[in-house]
Amino acid sequence: MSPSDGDPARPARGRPRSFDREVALDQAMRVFWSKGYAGASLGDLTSAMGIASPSLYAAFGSKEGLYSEAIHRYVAVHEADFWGVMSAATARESVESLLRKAAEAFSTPDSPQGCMVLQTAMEAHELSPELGASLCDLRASNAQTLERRLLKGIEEGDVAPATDARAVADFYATIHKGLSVSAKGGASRQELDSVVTSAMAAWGPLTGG
Amino acid sequence: MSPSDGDPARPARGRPRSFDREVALDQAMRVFWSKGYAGASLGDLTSAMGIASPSLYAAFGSKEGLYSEAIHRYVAVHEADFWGVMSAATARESVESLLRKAAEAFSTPDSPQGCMVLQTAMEAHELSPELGASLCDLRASNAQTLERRLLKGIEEGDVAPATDARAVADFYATIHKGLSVSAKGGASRQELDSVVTSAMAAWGPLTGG
DNA sequence: GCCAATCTGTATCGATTGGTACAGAATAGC
DNA sequence: GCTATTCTGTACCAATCGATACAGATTGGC
Repeated sequence: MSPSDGDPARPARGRPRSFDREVALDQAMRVFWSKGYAGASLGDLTSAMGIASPSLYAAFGSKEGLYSEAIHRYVAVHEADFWGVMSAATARESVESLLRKAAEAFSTPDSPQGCMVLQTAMEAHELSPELGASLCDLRASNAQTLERRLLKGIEEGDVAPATDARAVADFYATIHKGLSVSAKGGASRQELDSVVTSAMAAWGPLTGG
Repeated sequence: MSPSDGDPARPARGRPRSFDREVALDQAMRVFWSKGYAGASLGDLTSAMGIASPSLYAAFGSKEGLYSEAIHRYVAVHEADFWGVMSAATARESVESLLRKAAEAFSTPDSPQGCMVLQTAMEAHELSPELGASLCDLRASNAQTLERRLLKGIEEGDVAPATDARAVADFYATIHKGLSVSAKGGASRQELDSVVTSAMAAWGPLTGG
């Protein structure tokens, strides 16, 4: 592997890179986000990133390497919000805020619609087994985070002790996935928000209130 | 267009087709179902169908034509169940049965996982505008059917008159979408069924019971 | 038997795919 | 200035994509 493959460190000598690696990665992320891995051709990527293919390969190694970095950047950018929401006062507030944030983010016209991670479910068979498994874990992590927040709520007393945290987490994670699909299909923020409101109506019965 | 394009009618003369058009279409449906439109190459399709590409083009016109027929066959095969379920005694029974049937169908190892129609959301940009719009309508039709069933429930008295049928339908349609994504990710029937049970806990609050 | 019609299989088409060879340009160290 | 090193842009690679030309095979009608 060449010393520059994916290495963000500035080398001591040689012609400097003429583009901003993070900006280019952001552009690539948006292309993958809206078209998926297979749907995004190298031509789509290089034109969006403003560079030629040899520069892309020197900086990111391969199309799959670029995709992997784009996904991880997407997660890094959005997990800040995620953890902020999860530290709300009660589990119920955390879950509702998460879904409201998702409804807003999935439907904003400033970026592609839906969740970039959840949309990867269809293309696991086009990727290397390692990256496919990594994406599968990433998709499952939402439910795990929700479950941990619910268990914390039980500890802190704002959720009934008999609550099946796993089942409740799976339920709201399923809503999350459904919101992503609806958004990809063109649903408005109002429509998604209405679904969140409906989903929160289940909170009482589900947590034994 | 040649007289044989997509025409299932047996011509009066000429060498007869050496394969069963419906069987071949079923095989193609399974390939598209598991890999999506772009992910299914002609090689995948012809080898699964057991025919060479000229026979495919003579019988179905084009890859997109074959995909369109495969989707419509999928809908035709599954909508029988769908209508049966929708004619249950109460709206609640109809909705729950629909979701239970979906949970079972999405996770059965006998066929690809998840819903073939709902999985089309990511590939609208690879298809002709007409087929893309047709698939979008197909994806929206679940919510419309649920809404009609709820309105019938209000008429028949098993659903409270003040119920927001549109909102409740959108909620359960979102669960339906989420179940498809979870199944594609490998969720078991038990996991999906658990989510359905959780979702039905919202029925009372949502229908003002 | 013969012709018209239709399907099958091989072999291939041009376009596009992901990926790279190579020459020239730009930098740091000396 | 000179060399080593690294990036850029053109031009190109083999492989694969969806789709087809064509010759041979198989039928019904006459």
